[in-house]
Amino acid sequence: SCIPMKARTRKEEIIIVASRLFKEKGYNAVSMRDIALAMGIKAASLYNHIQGKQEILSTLILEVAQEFTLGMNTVMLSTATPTEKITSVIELHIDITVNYSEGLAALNNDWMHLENDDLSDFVKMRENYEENFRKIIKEGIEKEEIKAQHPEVILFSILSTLRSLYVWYQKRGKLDVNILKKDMVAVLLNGIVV
Amino acid sequence: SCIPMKARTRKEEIIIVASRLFKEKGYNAVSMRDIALAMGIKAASLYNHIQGKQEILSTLILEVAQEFTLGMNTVMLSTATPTEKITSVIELHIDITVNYSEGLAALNNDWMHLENDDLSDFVKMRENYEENFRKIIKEGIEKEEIKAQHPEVILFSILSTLRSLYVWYQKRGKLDVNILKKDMVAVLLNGIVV
DNA sequence: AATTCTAACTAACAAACGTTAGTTTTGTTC
DNA sequence: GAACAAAACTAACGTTTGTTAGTTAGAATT
Repeated sequence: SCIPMKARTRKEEIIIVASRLFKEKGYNAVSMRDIALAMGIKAASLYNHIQGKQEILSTLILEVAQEFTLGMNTVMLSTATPTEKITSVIELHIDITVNYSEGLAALNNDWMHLENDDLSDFVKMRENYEENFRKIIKEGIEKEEIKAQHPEVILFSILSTLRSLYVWYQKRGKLDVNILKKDMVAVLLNGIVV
Repeated sequence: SCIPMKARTRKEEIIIVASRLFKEKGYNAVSMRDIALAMGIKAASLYNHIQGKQEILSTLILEVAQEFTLGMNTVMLSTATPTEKITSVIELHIDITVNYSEGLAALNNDWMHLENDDLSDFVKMRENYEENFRKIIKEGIEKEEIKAQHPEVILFSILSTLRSLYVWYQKRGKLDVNILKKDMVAVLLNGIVV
C-alpha cells in the first residue's frame, strides 16, 4: 500500500512512511504501532533502525528547516534587487513544497512537539528566516520598489500564503511547478484588483 | 492563573480553558488531566459538566464554523460589488480572529480530530465557504474588477493569509482592529510592488 | 429542618502509549 | 556449511490515556 519512494536506508523508509501519517493526523495522533502497521512490521522492530519517535520528528523537521535556511542564505548573499529576492524566496518555498511536502507539514503543524535543543534550534532558525525576509522588504521600501506601507502586514501575508502552500498543492493535484511559480509571484507581488 | 473571561456556565469555562491549551499544544497533546489542572479541579469532575473530550472540540470548532457560515451568507446576499464583498470577507475574518482566537486555532489545526457527523458537517461547511468565495472572485473577474488570471491562486492566497491571521494577531500584541482591516485589505487587494 | 441540586471528590477501570529485553528468522560472506 | 550482521519477532514493562461509579461537602429551595 505504500510507495517507499527514494529511500536508501530502512531508517529513511520509516521516516517517509511516518511523515505521511503525521501529515494526515498530526504527530501526537500517530502511534508507533500505526507507523509499524504502515510498514508491515511490528512496533518494536522500528527500534532496530531509529532511536525513538522523537528522532523521526526532529529528523523530518530539521532537514526541511535547514533547506530553508540554506536557500535564504543564498538569496541574502546575492546581488539581486529586493523584488528579485522576494521572487527567489517565493520560488524557494515552492521548490521545497514540491520536494518535501510531508516534512513541511510536520514543520508547520508539529514543530512545538520538538524537545530540548531541537526545539530551540528550530525556533532560532525560524526567527532568523523571518528576520531576513523582513530585511528584504525594508530594503525594497527604501529603494522604492515596494509600497511604503505596512511592512509587517506584507511580510505576514506572503509568508502565510507560502506556508500553507503544501496543503493546497496536493489538493489541486500536482500542477506544473514553473507555471505555479509565475502565478504565485504575479498574485503576491501585483495584487488582485485590476 | 486563569482568567475565565465571559463564561456564563461552568461548561463554557471548561471549554475556554481547554481551548487555550489546545491552541498551544494541539488537541491530542492536551489530556483531560491537563484541562482539570488548569481549572483547579480533578479530571473526573469535568464530567459533571461535559460529556467528554470530543464535546469540547466539537463545541469549540462548530461554533466558529457557524460564525463563518453566517457571515459569508450575509455577504452573499448583499448587493455589494465583488470587490466590496471581498473586503467584507476579509473584515469578517478579522472580526472572528479577534473574538474567537482560540476556537479558530482548534478549527485550523484540529478539525480532523472531529468524529462522525461533526466531521462531515464541518467539511461540508468548509467546502461551501470556499465555493462561495470562489463565486465572488469569478464574479469579480466577469465584471472586470479583478485580474482575469489564476482565480484559484487568488482564492488560495487570500484564504491562507486570513486563516493564519490568528497566529500573527497575538504575536504582534493586539493591534487596533480597524487599522488592521484597512492594512490587510490594502495589501491583499492592491499587492506589494509600487 | 429537611430536601434537592450543584460541583467537587476518591478510586478504579480497560485500553493505548512509547519503549526495552531477549530471541528467532533471513540473507549474505567467507 | 559455518559465521555473521541485519531486521524481524514475542513478551512484557511502567505510564498515561479517557472515562465510569459511587461518594461527599456546601448552597439553595421547600
